[in-house]
Amino acid sequence: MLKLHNSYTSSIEEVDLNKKEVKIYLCGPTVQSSPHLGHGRSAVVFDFLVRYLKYLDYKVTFVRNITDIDDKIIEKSKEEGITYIQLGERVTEEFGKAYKTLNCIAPDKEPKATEFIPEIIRYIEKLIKNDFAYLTDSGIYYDISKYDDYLNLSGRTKEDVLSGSRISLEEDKKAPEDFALWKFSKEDEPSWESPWGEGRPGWHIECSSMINSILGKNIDIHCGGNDLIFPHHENEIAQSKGAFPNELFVKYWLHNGMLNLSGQKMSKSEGNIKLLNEYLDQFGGEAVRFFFLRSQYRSPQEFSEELLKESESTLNKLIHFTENEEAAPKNNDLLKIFEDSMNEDLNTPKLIGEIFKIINESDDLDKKELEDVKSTIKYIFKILGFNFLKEKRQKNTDEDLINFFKKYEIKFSNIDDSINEYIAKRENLRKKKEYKAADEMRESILELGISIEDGTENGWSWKNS
RNA sequence: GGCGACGUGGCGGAGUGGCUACGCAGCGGUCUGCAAAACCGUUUACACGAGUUCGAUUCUCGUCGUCGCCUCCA
Repeated sequence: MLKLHNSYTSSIEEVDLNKKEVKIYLCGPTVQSSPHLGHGRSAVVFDFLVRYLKYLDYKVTFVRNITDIDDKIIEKSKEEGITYIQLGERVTEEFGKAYKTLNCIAPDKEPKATEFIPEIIRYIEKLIKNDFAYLTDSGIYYDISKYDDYLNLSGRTKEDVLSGSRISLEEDKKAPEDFALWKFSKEDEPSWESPWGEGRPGWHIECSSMINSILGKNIDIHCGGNDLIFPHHENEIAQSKGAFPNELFVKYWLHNGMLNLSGQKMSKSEGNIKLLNEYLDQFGGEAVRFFFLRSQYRSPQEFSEELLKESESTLNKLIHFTENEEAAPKNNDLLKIFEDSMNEDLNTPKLIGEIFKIINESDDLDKKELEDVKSTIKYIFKILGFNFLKEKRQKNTDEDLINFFKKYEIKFSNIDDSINEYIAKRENLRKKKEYKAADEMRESILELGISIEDGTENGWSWKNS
């Protein structure tokens, strides 16, 4: 029985979902700057969830949005001297590349805020009609005083929120906790026609509106980073309850923990971000994905390059162990371990531990049993989105390679042939017991990031650093 | 200040009222011309104080500390 932590009740609940239709919405990025590792974590851990639900035979409809209009995007694009569209497209592309490299299942729909302006306007009209919103000189605002259950998700009171220091009183809102649904545009700002005047949507309205337009009034699971609980998700709830007072809106709220750097949250405002695509280039998607598997999704997770290297080593051990076996569900004990761990609010670190315990105990198994263990482990990781392929990362230009091999009188055509020829030359030296020259060749090719290993099957591999 | 989470070996990270994961690193070994890889073996822990209990790392209370949110955030 799958159990998940529901932020709304602050407890782990047995999920009760219709197998034929599970609607999941994940708050995706605001495309103002390049993805950092924290974005990667959110995408990957909820990809584990989607894949696991599919494994359990749930029919999942998965939506992940892109917020492509917002104050920060406007600000940032002005700084760079490009349009908000250009900035948004560039960053969206970077996110897309990262999702793909991390092997995250593509969402069934990936809506952008700017593609849903008419729907957003209709949603605001509904809120006005239901008397949850009001018009001022600067825009349309949500009237929090009309919604009694505000802040149930974060477990705060309005007084708590008001004591916060960053609250802005300068706008012409009725109450400081009211938030913008529609902002009238200033000069040189992107804007859309609306019944109330030219402007753009507020930050929270696009999620409520897109969920409603694509998935309907109610969804099963709403996910996002735990830094979105307040105000973003509180405001989404307020909007949805204002527009559809008799609907539940979201059955289970799931929030992932933040990624820390030296104990501090990684975020744009802290300026301690590590760019996702840099690490994906360096370590490959599988190692980064495995890094996220090592921590339970709700816990804060410590990041460092060392830990990423560690993940790579551990992953390689698994790849090596299951090498030459096809992924297949053959060992029921392992499948039970898998399901039991995942059912416990996606306890992926426990799963890894249990799998290694089995590996360590696999000495006494006979050949068939061992093969079954290997295929089942490979199968489990396949479900979790791992392909267990040895990744080859080439970071050298052809010119580097041509020049390098020229020194050894090898014509460079492709990397595999050239290295094989190189290794053959070196083997010759070793046969003649000219070890000094052979060792030099092994040393020398390290500059290409290639290490030669005697006595292993492939004989060579790419190194990271 | 308010609300919440947490404190486990060198690092990361599970879990449990008694049998004390797991990974990485370290150390010792096998193999090797050497090195690497691989494989085998192995050291180190439950923030502090009190209580409950036959027994507490696990439950309760207190202390200290860390982190997150408090209208930018995944």
